[in-house]
Amino acid sequence: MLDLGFIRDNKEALLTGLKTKNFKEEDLHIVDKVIELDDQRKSLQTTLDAQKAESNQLSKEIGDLFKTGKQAEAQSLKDKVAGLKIGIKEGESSLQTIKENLEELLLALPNMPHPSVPPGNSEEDNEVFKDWGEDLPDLGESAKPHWELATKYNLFDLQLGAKISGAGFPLYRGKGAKLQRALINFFLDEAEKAGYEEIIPPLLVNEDSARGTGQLPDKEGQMYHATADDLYLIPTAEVPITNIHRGEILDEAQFPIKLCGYTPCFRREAGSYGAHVRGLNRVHQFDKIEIVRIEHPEKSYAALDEMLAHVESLLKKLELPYRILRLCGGDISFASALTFDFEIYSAAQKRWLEVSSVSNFETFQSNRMKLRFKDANKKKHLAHTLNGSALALARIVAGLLENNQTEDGIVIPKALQPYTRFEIIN
RNA sequence: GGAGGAGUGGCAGAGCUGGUUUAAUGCACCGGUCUUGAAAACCGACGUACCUUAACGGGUACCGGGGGUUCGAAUCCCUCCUCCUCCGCCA
Repeated sequence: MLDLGFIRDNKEALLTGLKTKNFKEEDLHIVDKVIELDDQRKSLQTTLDAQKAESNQLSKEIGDLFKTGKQAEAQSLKDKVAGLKIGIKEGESSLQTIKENLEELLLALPNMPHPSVPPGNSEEDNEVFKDWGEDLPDLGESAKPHWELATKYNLFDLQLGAKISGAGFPLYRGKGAKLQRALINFFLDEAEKAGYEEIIPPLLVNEDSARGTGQLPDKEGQMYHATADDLYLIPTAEVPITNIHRGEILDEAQFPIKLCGYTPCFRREAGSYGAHVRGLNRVHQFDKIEIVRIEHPEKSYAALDEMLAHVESLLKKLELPYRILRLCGGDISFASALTFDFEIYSAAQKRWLEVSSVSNFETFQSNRMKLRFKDANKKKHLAHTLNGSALALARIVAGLLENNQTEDGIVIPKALQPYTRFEIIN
């Protein structure tokens, strides 16, 4: 959620930013409407406060009159206050309505994109920020996609998952399961080395948390909802971990806050079916290690660079061909100011698979969460929040299986062998 | 799931038979006096949000959340949430 003060002070820049983000032309008037409603709110508040001040004053006098036994005078004042109260009640009711409308409009405005975000409408327009410098691996026509390799080596079973739950819920087994566990431990250890505190968060979150990071109301249909208890299955560890500090006023000295956590992630992925979603390419449940940072506004972009370097180091250690994209205005998420995606090359499918998304949300999430900090002068400011996948497992597994297939079996990268405790899957 | 108890400012903790509470008091934190320096002692300041003001300041709301009674609610009523104790169930 954008800050009202910011909107008032930067209206033109915001309108330009919203256009970059492909915000609907016909909805741009929301910005003016927000300012208008805020004006109404202020003016009504002023009137209302004055009325309440008078009512409070009279009530005190009534108390004094009762004590001194002047019943008749007290009664006449009581009537006067009763009249005042009618107006106050009406005023409070309209103020409430204005505030609700204002809040609704503010929630409808996406974050303003960083100046470096390229214009564009779709993923086609994303900027290749760092390309894979070498030749892409060519495994020839005999290369098998990961779902065929899985069957050959008995690594995971989608049909069994479908029998137990439904399509898109993979069941891993044998060395496939061990590979998952090895990757989780590897990623967590690497995050720890980079200074992130490990968190095991709840996997179901309440409405406040989902709103705090921006999943509600924008992406309601994408989360599984346990309606009996009104809890949401997390689509990413970003939600519970970022919300750890919701509603807090931090001390500046607490920065940087660096957290990481492994969780399964649940996504309904409603409506996405087709040729590109086979195997592990797109599933309803997958495992992910997430890194989250809460930062001083002046240091958040340096933090973003660090996070990119961290994710890049993981892919290097796994010896996977990768590239980094800077997402264009049309592809960047509602809440993000700047996002870099990491993609690995799947040599058997001959396509790039997204395995990480690293974003700076600036104050967008923290304003929703009222996550602030005090500076040296004890002034309060909104903090910046960032997060990134480091990394998302299902597609990493797909890439590893495909790229490392040989006639003898699937070779495990050296960095991962201490974790799998086997060097080859055959 | 059942019964009972409790949620007050960073922490502890009064108030809870409604009106000198503009929330006592202690601790912590901050500023000052004293001191070579520190401690102690003493003095002062010390919550959040919003409105208003050029500023000093003034005002409104907030005692877990929401609603109600009343001229007036931390205090009474309803409801929800959370925590504690006991019972039941359970990995």
